[in-house]
Amino acid sequence: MPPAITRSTPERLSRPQQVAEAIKSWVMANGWGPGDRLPSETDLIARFGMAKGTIREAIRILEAQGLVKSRTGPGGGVFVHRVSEERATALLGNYFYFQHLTIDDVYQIRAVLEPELAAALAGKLTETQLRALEEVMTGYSEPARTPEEERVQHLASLRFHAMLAEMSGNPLLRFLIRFIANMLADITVSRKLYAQPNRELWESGLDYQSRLLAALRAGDAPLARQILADHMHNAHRLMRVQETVLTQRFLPEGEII
Amino acid sequence: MPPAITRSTPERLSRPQQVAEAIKSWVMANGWGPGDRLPSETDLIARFGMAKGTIREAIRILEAQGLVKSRTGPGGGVFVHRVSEERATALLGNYFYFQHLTIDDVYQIRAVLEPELAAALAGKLTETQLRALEEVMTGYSEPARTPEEERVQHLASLRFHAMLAEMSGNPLLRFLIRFIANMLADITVSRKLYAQPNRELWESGLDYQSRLLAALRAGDAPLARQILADHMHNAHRLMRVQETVLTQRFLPEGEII
DNA sequence: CCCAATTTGTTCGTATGTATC
DNA sequence: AGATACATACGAACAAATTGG
Repeated sequence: MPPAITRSTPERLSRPQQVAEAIKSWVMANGWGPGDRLPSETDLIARFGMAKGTIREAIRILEAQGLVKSRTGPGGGVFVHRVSEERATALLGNYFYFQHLTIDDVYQIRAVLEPELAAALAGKLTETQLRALEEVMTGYSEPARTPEEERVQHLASLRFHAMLAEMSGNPLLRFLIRFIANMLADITVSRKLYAQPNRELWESGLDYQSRLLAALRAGDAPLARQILADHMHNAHRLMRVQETVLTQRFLPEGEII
Repeated sequence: MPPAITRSTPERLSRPQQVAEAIKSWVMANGWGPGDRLPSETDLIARFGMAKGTIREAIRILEAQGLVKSRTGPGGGVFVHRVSEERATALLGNYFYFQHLTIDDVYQIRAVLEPELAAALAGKLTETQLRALEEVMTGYSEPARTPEEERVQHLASLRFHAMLAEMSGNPLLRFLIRFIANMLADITVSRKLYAQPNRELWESGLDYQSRLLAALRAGDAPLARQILADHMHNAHRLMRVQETVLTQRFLPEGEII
């Protein structure tokens, strides 16, 4: 049975919002998880005693939060869904769309998270994983000659960081690093940062990555940390001269590094 | 004019989702910001050539993401809204509800972010801000005698960290620290962590906070960083013995430290 | 390939609630 | 108090998608 809903202006939520919250806590109370099916629309209409439109709006609210997915047809219905990283990234991105973030702000965080990640991974990666990282590196074995090549290389380097994060056993660290990498990638797309090829950035980038891989393979955590700390310092310095304020956009979800 | 919508199975989004995305990019394209009013429901129905229900579901999607708010009555309508920290916290919390986070995971992040924050704030706080922090400290000038007192003190200490974050000029750092503090606060509420009063935690907590305030006042960034690093190490150790896996719940939005 | 059943998706007309003037 | 301009909610009908026979 769904939690009762006080119909007489309980706080200030619209009915669909109340229904959405009620369903949410109902799901939690019953211990339902990803893949489990919610009662059908018709059922919900009956249980909550509300019109179809109201119930549908409630479902849409949950869907927008990434908590459920619905399918039509027999065997269809509304299903509890694990919030995807893409959805979480998009939703959090909406928040920062309205915040005034600077390059300094972002790099202040990167400068502590990335070295921490590197240190945590040292000696923990399989040979397969290390190979995969080397693979990405080959994407910029040549210095960029055009702004477009530069942009592509920068995105590849961000993908390198995202892959590294993917290998972390810490879901929080993983999400944060990937989220930040996505924000930065988004900027290069929308603002054409790096208008001119920057040979210095390329050289330092390639160099640090090979040294990092060596340190990771050797299991030298302090060295891995130091390498990434230096690199972040360098990348920060090089980015700062080009732009100080990040312009953001709404992320339509889906495009993720 | 709103962006045209391809009606014949464009990707796989339901129509309300398409409309929501269309409105979103329409708002961006027009440079609308918080407070600006979207066209009325009737207008949107006409512009998009869709039924009321569809439009309403689209609005609900945007509302769930925290991007718009709607008011009834004359002068009412749907307004662009800056995504609130509460909303962003709740939405991101939904993501981690499905992730398996351990105390170690959370403290790995805290251990680098909190010291960074402290270092950044050293010498930057006004006397008023320092006083406000001292105010919160008085909430635990006495060691807790009951589990309930212990819980309250722990929440007060988390609020101390949240306040500190609030004073940071870095919106990203601010959000992350407050988000994590909220997750931890949520745990003490839902799982009654700290069942037994822990005198050691209290003593070390009170001690580090007064030393931290002194360092902040003196503008000694390295010292502030070190103090918080030590404290995080200590807090981590003390928490680890009590619980290893965090159980989470959906955050109904609103209750934030 | 088509048909039937099931479930969500969409439409429209109408009525109600709410805040402003 | 009443008129107005909005969003909000209801209900019934119809459309589309998916699955299985």
